[in-house]
Amino acid sequence: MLVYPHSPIDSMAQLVPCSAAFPQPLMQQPNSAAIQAPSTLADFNQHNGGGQNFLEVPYAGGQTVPSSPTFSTRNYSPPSYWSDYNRSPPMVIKSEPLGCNNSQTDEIVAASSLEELLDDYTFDYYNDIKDLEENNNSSSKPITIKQEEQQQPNQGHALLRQCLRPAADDYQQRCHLQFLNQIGSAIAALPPAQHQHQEMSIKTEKPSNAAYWPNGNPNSAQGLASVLSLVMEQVNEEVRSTCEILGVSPNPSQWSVDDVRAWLLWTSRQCALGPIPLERFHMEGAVLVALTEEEFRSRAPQGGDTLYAKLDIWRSAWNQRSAAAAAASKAANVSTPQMVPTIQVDEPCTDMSDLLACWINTTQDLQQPQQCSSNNMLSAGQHLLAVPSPASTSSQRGALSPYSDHTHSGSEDMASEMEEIEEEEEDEERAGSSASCRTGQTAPTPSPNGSHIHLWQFLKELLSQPAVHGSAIRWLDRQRGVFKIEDSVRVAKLWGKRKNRPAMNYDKLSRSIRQYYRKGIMKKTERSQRLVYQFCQPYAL
DNA sequence: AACCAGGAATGCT
DNA sequence: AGCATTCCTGGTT
Repeated sequence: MLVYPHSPIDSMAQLVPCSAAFPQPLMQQPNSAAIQAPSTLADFNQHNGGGQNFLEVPYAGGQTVPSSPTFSTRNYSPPSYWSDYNRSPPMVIKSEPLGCNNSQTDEIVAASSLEELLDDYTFDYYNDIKDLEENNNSSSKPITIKQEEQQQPNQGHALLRQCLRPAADDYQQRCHLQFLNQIGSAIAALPPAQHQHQEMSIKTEKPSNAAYWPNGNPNSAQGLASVLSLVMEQVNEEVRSTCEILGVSPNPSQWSVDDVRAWLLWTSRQCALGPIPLERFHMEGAVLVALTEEEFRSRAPQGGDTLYAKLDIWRSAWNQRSAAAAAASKAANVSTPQMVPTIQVDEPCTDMSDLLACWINTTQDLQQPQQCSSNNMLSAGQHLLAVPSPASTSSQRGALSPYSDHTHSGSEDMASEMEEIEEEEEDEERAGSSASCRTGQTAPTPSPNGSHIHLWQFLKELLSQPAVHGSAIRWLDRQRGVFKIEDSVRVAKLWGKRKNRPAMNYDKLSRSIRQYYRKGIMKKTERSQRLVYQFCQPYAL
């Protein structure tokens, strides 16, 4: 576990035994030793097997990669990187080195390259390690890495834990000590892959401030659910962002040979797996997903199991998306004309919320653990998928989180999402006018699916997707919770769409925001600026 | 004109 | 009851 000096996490580490907070595998990469970073891209390629099978990205202007003595092997989350309001969302679409033809080399949408992204991560790794080392030397802050390395209470789900880590960190800060134990216990309670039918138990502690919890008391399963759904959201966000970076489909089965290669490279780099014998993975995605874990290991003795686990997460995420899309489609078919469900494509994907529901079921009813006691979370989710029940699924989803109270089409490629957003907006406009005609003087009845989310949660949801909504709303000072609505009309439209309120406008939306002043959810900014608002601290995190 | 601020009534869950 | 919506008046940029 990397404990950051001078951070809230550090102070918590002094209070909570790290093994209780997070099991070791969550924080530690399989190959945890810091390795020498290549100073140039050519070095990197050579370092990883001579270049022909590895990434060859022409660095802008022939520059070399900024030199860093070391970079840690810790997985870095692209979403957290993107959420920095100062940076343009990196959107690298299949540039030439990933196996495309020359005509595609100009398909870089934003001013960033895959290699630049990797280097930014590398730079951050370097700073992390440097800080760590400095504080180790000064011994002013206790670093608990050694202790953690010795304690490995649960080796299963290492990859999933890595994925959960960024969100967990967020909640460490948000909820201080208490939730750390909750998530840590929940993850610790995951049964190892080898142990089937092991019951999970999630220990909870009463939080110090219920206002942190969007869905009520975190001591309840529902409160935990709302938080865990965010964690799952993080997993999906990682998939989504990787799709954008690599320009691959979220469905691994659709990957081409080049897609497979790009994903392997990316994943091996992210997880610091070392050289991957790509020639042994010269196959399409459909073949790749059919490989067993043993085959992965045999083809890539170093990191094959990690790759398999990572791919398993992708596969499960995609299965969840498909199930969500099917459920949404089915719901649309049975709905009345007056109650047209809103199928949203521009909202965060909560595809793995069924996995979460599995956790929640466990906490709510330990008398029926069999539904969730399969050998691991992923298979648990697949188990749920095998029995698709739109009613139960939607009810579970609705209870999980305000972020997951909507349906999701989920069956589209990431590359076409933006187009669909625009199309949906047009549809929304048409639907709005027709709804007005339908309902006459009566205000439209909000869809139950979209009526539970709070405005402040919705705004944070938009803020968490700068790549999609950055032109409409963005952070000005994320730490202090200051954000600006750049396009008031669009934000109001999105809010109206979510709440199925076609008549929503910014005037009404801003009135709702102003209600938050009295409730302590938001506050007026120090310097009054138009369209600039600020979350109060607990809500800003 | 667009936005800000807040009171009041109303509807929904 | 709590929250959001709707409508309103008046002020500010």
